[in-house]
Amino acid sequence: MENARVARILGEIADITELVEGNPFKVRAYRRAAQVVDLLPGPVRELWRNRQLTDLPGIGERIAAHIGELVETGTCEEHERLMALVPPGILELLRLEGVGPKTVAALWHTLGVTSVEALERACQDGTILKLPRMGKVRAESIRKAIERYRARQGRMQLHRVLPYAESMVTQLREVPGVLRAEVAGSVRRLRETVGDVDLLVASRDPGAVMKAFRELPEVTLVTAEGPTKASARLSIGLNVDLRVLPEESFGAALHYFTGSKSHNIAIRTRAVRMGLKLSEYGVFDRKGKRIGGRLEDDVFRAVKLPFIPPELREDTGEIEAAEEGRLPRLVERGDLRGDLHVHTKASSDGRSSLEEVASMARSLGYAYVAITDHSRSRPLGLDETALREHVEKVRTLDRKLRGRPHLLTGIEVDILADGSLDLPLELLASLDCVVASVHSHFHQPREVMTERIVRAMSTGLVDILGHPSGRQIGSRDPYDFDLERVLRAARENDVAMEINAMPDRLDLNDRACRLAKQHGVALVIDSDAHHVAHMHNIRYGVWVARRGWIERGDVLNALSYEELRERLRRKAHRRRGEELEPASP
DNA sequence: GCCGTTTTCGGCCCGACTGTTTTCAGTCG
Repeated sequence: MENARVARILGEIADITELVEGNPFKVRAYRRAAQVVDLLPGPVRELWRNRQLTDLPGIGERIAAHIGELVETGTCEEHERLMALVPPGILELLRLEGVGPKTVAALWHTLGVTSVEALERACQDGTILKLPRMGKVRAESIRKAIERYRARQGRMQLHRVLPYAESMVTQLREVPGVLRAEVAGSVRRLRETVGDVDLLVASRDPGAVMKAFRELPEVTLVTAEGPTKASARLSIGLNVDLRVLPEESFGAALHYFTGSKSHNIAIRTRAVRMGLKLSEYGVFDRKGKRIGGRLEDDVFRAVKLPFIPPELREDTGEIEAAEEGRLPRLVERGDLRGDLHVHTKASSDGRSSLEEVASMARSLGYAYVAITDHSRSRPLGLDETALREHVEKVRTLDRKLRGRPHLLTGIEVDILADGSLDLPLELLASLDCVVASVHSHFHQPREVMTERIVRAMSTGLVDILGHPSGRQIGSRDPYDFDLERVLRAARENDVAMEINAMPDRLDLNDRACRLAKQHGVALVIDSDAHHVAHMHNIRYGVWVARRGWIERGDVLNALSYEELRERLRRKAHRRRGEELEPASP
């Protein structure tokens, strides 16, 4: 969470510098640094203490010193100095659509308007019209921007937005003259939340596309429209931006509008260094002659890089990796051979039967599925006796199924407040797969929570740490713990980190996945299904993994059944402290 | 403020749309 705070403060330095008309390149430098910090996979504090901050692109001596100050003291002199220059609350004005630094500066200096409320009054009583280049139309659009600003709840989760985006693209593909239509932007990059939808169309008849766009059922209000570009408000409350281009530009445009912005800047800068010019219309040589742009790959070829998957385009090392031929081969849904965290009716909140789970696993093409119901501390969770009976049922059905699919016995055992596990260790040792999770006492101090999790893993009985951060998107923050310490313990104890694919969890998140991989910790992509329908959610977990640079070889449930059994068998032997015979050839 | 395949100084990605103007500043992505 500290990274987010540091990023916010660097962003505020940029905002204020811009407001007081400082060097625009300095503004950009702080913006870029803020983004770099925000996207770091690990704690910025660590990099500071190891004197590695200036290794990051966009962070030099000055900004590194500011970050160090923030990390060590919680504040930063440069930030405080700048904050004293502007009235409190004025930065909020910059969050309004259509209101930028010039307008805010004019509002402040000419009218003394320094808050959203004051701006709203100025719009209503007309005093805002005294500003240069300010007419009734702009005043009204600002008033509406204030309304939207108050109404919007920020970004929206990808899985809620994607169906709308795909529906619009499908309809636009039917418009006469349309050759290609794709979703771009953060939706294509599969970010966990998105702030708007970007649509891209190649067409011989842009006018027909614009007309069709206005009439889409998902569109409620067109807010801007030109011959090739339009913006609108969607019924779900997000904005959608549309661009129409000729077919020979579609690849270059798809790259450009997929972003991220910082990735684009890095690629364009690279193109400039190679004597090329890159825009959404194509790749051009020194004489302005087009040398590519029909295909997205034209862009990468022009700057002498292999194709970089959209999920990686955040300018967090993907360009360097591409250059050195070490881009990951990202895990795909089809790589998964099973699900290791599924609930049934046997405990508390599960709603599907064992047979239904097995049947769904088979239809998803899985070789195996682990039955992991809740332990006794959850309401209606399994106690020792109930678990033994349940395990017998699982084994009986497993024999009957003859590997279609294989059923693994398991449990999602609570990690109690003191770090002990919620069932006797010898019983846990008899199971195929133990998921351990924190479900209570979320507000323990950082050190207590960290030790609690580490202690649970140190039993040697835990195969998977379930939803490791405990966050629920939009409702519960992650609990405070030292992820790096937990990852080190996970590596020592051979515990896999879960990527919980429930759309409200997505836990671990993409950055933490990448950090886990760097620590040599395995990941497992689980549905945590409480109903068989939830087992389809696994794709959301795959998206997170891909954004976290995860490859098939990093994922426990990409192993075949035989490989998984071997892996769990080795661990089971270590649990009992036995020497393991070398596997027979 | 950052950075270096021509550079330790002098550059810094590129273009569309809007509302205001009579040629463009501001904002956005």
